[in-house]
Amino acid sequence: MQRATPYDRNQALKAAQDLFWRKGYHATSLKDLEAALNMKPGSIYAAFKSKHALYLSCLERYFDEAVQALDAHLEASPGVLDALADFVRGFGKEHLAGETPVRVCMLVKTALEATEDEPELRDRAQAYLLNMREAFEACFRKAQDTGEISEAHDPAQLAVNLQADITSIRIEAQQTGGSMTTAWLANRKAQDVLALRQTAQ
Amino acid sequence: MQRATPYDRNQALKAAQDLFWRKGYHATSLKDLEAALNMKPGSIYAAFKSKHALYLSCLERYFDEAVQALDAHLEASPGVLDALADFVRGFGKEHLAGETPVRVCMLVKTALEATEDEPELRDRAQAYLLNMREAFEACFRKAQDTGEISEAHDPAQLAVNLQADITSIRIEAQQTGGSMTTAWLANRKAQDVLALRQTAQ
DNA sequence: GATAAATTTGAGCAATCACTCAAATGTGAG
DNA sequence: CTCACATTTGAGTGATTGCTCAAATTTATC
Repeated sequence: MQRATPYDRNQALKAAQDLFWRKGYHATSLKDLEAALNMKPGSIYAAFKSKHALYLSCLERYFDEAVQALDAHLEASPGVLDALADFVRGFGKEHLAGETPVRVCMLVKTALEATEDEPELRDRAQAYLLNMREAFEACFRKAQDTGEISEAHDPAQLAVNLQADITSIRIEAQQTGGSMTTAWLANRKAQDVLALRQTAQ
Repeated sequence: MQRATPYDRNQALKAAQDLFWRKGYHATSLKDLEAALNMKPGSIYAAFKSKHALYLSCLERYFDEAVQALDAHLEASPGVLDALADFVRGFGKEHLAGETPVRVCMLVKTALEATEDEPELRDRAQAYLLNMREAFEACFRKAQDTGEISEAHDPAQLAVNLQADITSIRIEAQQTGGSMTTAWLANRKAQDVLALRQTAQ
């Protein structure tokens, strides 16, 4: 009885996510989504319920990917600080053909665009951002446990600062398309992270 | 013959600016503008030509105010670095009743929201942002002339960094409504500015 | 092949969008 | 007051919005 799903849900979500990410919630029309997903309105509503719900699904997907990206960096480097610095520097990379260009975090864009008219979008985006912040905080706490940074630092505040820096790098990157300036800014902020390392106490 | 303008153009622009700033370009409908400006559609179009043109006028007004705010800080402090640090700290202030809350810069919001569909909005916002950046650059250059900071620094890069820091503070401020965390972040970034001061050479 | 259930289709819905314009209103000059 | 003109009005424009649903299509099971 069960019929195999004929559309690739993950691929459709990815296309929708990219479109929403680029154009924002309001500027993306269902016509745009129909074209991007190659689905007719009826199918979209059967699969995703509404434009609003589809956006939320895309946000969740985006968040999951963001967490994965951070984890990948943490596993790739032996030290936490090195991993974070490398993570930061990555947002300053020049945009190469074929790659997804560095853009402003979709969670930030959502939190800025969604006002009192769409409180759910704003709240969800802010909740995800808080999750990311807590992940950063955990990193700094771990760096304290391993002795990489001093106990005098407040991991929560370091996390706030790191998240702020990453956001501003990505804004610069998006507006210039990844310029020399962006790379310099990312490098500077990465060095701020590395500067936390205490010298063998 | 000339009839006195019965609506206050500046006041109408201010109301429109505030509305656009809060809701963004796409989410603001003409109905919203009619209510905020207390004008009927015909009057709005006679006075401002179109929603698009009105938005551009608001952007210009916003930019002028931003320049004035920076100048005011520069005149209030004897040293350039003190003025800039104070300027930065100002964005971390808690939101008090009756005051306009600290929000993300309208130029940044515009540059992020406007995509390839409204290139003029994006380009104008980016041009204004570049103007602001050059104003910061001039500040650092002046600080070099007065000997406040070392000649080894690149004023252009310092300006990029300062603009990035202010942007991230304002994002944090908007999302939390001006919290203790925001104040801490603003203070940290302000100290980064003051740390540029060279010790009497 | 026949049947039934799952899925897709796309014309078309009411509502809203940015916007127009002929008529009403207000104003200063004579 | 009367006239001439600048300004405001708001019902109404065609286009587009997010969305619905009866009909057509596709698939799995027998």
